[in-house]
Amino acid sequence: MSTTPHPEQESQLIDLYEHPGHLLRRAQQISVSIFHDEIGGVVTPVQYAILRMLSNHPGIDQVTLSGLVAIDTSTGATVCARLEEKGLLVREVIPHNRRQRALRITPAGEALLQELIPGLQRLRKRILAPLDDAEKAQFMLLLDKLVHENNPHSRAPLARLRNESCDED
Amino acid sequence: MSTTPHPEQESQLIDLYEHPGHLLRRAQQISVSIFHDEIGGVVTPVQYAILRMLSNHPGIDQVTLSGLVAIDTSTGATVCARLEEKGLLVREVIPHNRRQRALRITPAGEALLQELIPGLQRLRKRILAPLDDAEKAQFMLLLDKLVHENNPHSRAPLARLRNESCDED
DNA sequence: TTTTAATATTCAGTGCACTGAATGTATAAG
DNA sequence: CTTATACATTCAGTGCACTGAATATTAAAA
Repeated sequence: MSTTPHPEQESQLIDLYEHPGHLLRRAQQISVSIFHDEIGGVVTPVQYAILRMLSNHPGIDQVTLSGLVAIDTSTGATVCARLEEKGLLVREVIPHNRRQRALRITPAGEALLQELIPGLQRLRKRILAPLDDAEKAQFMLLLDKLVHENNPHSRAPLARLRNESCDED
Repeated sequence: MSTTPHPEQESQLIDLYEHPGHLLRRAQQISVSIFHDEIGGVVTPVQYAILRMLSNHPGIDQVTLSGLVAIDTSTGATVCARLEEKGLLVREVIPHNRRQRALRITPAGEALLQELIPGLQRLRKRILAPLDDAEKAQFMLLLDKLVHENNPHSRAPLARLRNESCDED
């Protein structure tokens, strides 16, 4: 800030702290920190997302589930494997299609989802705490717009099911 | 959406897609994807941040640099080691203080920073492309506020230098 | 039917991010 | 001077996320 070795190029350069990518990385970092603070070491954010989505779509395969949560299929497989080790879901081979595995959440998994509800509400509150009500709504709207319209640019885009509602697009 | 196994608890539950944490994870994911698309495989987003910050603060140690970029000191060490392998920075032991290492960007590192300027401008444009000018400004303002005020809650908070300007707070 | 293409999954390898612990060094307190 | 404390760095280990490739199975084309 005091020393500017390249004045003419410096004008084209955006300050690191004002890069959207840098701020998004830090926001996610903070979000994960608060998650672990509120939820504890039971499950991680992505593990929760997988479990939560599986609860609403019992019996689906790993690729479809990864698409619904918007993570890589390779990542999805490892996450599901860990959840299976913890006894929170089961992976059973489909008889008439041995390529894919049908996933099902266990009673322990369902019970965990119920337990986590208060922590998740605190999590949401704490993340958005710096903003007032109008700003919260505005921020979520813009963030959702950003993510939704940039979805195709992601390596692991969100892939909704055919029957799910999708107002615009 | 169609099947609601727990109607009374369901009302307390926020949809996964409306969780700020989930959207922030996806936004960061998209941001990284576009980064690799525009910058190529030369450096990663965090490696760029380290290199860029080091360029403005030559001779600082790893802990201070990690604080400026807001990453864990352990992570910072591994990132710097990789940048040293690529010849983009050097780590020299300080004679009068053998605890810490003074980091310096190499000419190759400086040259790389210059090369990346156009790609980073395209990156910023593409991330914010879904928003109009007013929304871009609003979003960056809210995101910055969110990150700044939640900074203490991060495991790896931003640690600015003493002489750096800091309007509020 | 045989070949081809598409798909689901898994594996090997890299990088970021964190936790917790260990090592060595410097400063402060006794 | 010796002990204690604080600090910088490194290492071992876990998890997410990705790339690229391999394997196996299904479906489609020849």
